[in-house]
Amino acid sequence: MGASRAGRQTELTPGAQRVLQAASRLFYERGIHAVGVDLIAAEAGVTKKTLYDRFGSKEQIVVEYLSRRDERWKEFLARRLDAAGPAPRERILSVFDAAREWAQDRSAKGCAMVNAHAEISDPEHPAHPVIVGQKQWMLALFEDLLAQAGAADPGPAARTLMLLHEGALVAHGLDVFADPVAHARRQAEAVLDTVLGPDGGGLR
Amino acid sequence: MGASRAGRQTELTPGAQRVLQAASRLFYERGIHAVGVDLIAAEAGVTKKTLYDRFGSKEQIVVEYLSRRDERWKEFLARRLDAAGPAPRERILSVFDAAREWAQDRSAKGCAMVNAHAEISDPEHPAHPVIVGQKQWMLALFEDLLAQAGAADPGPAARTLMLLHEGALVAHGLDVFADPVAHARRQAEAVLDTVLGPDGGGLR
DNA sequence: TGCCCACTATACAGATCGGTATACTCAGCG
DNA sequence: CGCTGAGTATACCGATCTGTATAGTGGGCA
Repeated sequence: MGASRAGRQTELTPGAQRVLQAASRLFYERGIHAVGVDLIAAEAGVTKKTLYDRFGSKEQIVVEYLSRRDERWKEFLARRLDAAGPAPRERILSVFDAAREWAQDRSAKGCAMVNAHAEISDPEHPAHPVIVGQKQWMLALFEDLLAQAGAADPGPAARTLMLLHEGALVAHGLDVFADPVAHARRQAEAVLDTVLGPDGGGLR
Repeated sequence: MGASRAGRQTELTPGAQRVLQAASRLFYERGIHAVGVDLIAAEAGVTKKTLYDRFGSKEQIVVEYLSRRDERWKEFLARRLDAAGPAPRERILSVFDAAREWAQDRSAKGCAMVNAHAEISDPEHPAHPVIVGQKQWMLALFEDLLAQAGAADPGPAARTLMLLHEGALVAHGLDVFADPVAHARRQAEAVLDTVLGPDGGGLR
């Protein structure tokens, strides 16, 4: 049910949209605990009454923030995978291309899920499955893509791609060296060369 | 100058040591912003007066927490590097062995520096150089070790080892799959095979 | 003996936290 | 006209935040 790509955004009242937009920016830039609901309401041009009428609690805003960010990343990635064409090797590398662009203009401070996990200790927190779920989804995606590329045992290679991907996001967030996601993509190529053969999956 | 491995810990009064110990545990397990000074003092069996007499501010406790953790990791790593012997290849791999043990019994929630960075937005925060400094130190360490192993161009390989290392810590903290640091070590071996040759650096 | 240091106990200040309450405006719509 | 949904403005709740103040205890040391 619903307008697929338009998403649930349109279900929100204008004020609620501004609340979520402001909260998402503030949570990512300053951290979840460092941002109070008064600031969110002020930045959204909304009173706390409206904020609580729409979301009920700060915790729920956090869940919406992470869920929607997860959703937007998956949609962004899906478009890039479509654009990459059918060649399995290129599809895998397009994940890193997508991550690079995403990191450059939406993730200057690293992965929002990893950062949120640093602040949410309680595994019972409703945001916890969203965070862990995205990482497991990414691992499963790498496994699927590798299997489609003809890898005999996609598990280990998928885990390697996972490490390169996560490591690159951290290095990008802390600005350890220039363009770490591009470096991760080059290493992913080497992994694919080993697993699939130098032209495996690509031109077969 | 001073008692090298004994560290600055002995310079602290008994109460101050307990404060720092309690704060370090709480900051790591629950996050920095989620922990107040009242809780720290209570857990340390100390009054807030003592806490402020010794440290002056919560911010300073945060700086001490990260600095000392950084210091302990470097000391731990130095001992593992010594124990690894002179063979450059084994020395590089011993970094991952050290990281594995460190992660298993002191970093169940991922890298403390990365987690702290998620909460500290201000680059002017006195803890910021400690965080970024450790990552740059690790990158420089990989470069040094690779150069000692005879790598012609240690830069790119060092960055790859960095991505594997950071990615493994994240995967470990989020429990994405089992024993990611061991997996990172195996991939590091493959990197060394490529850069140094299958027995390069090791037996020469 | 007398001093100093580390520490305890208690209370409080000023600000901010998440969350709630009352009362009002205003546009769209049947 | 009158209703409803969305939002505004303001005031308040109890709790907690960082940080400070006053007063007192007890051991080591010269």
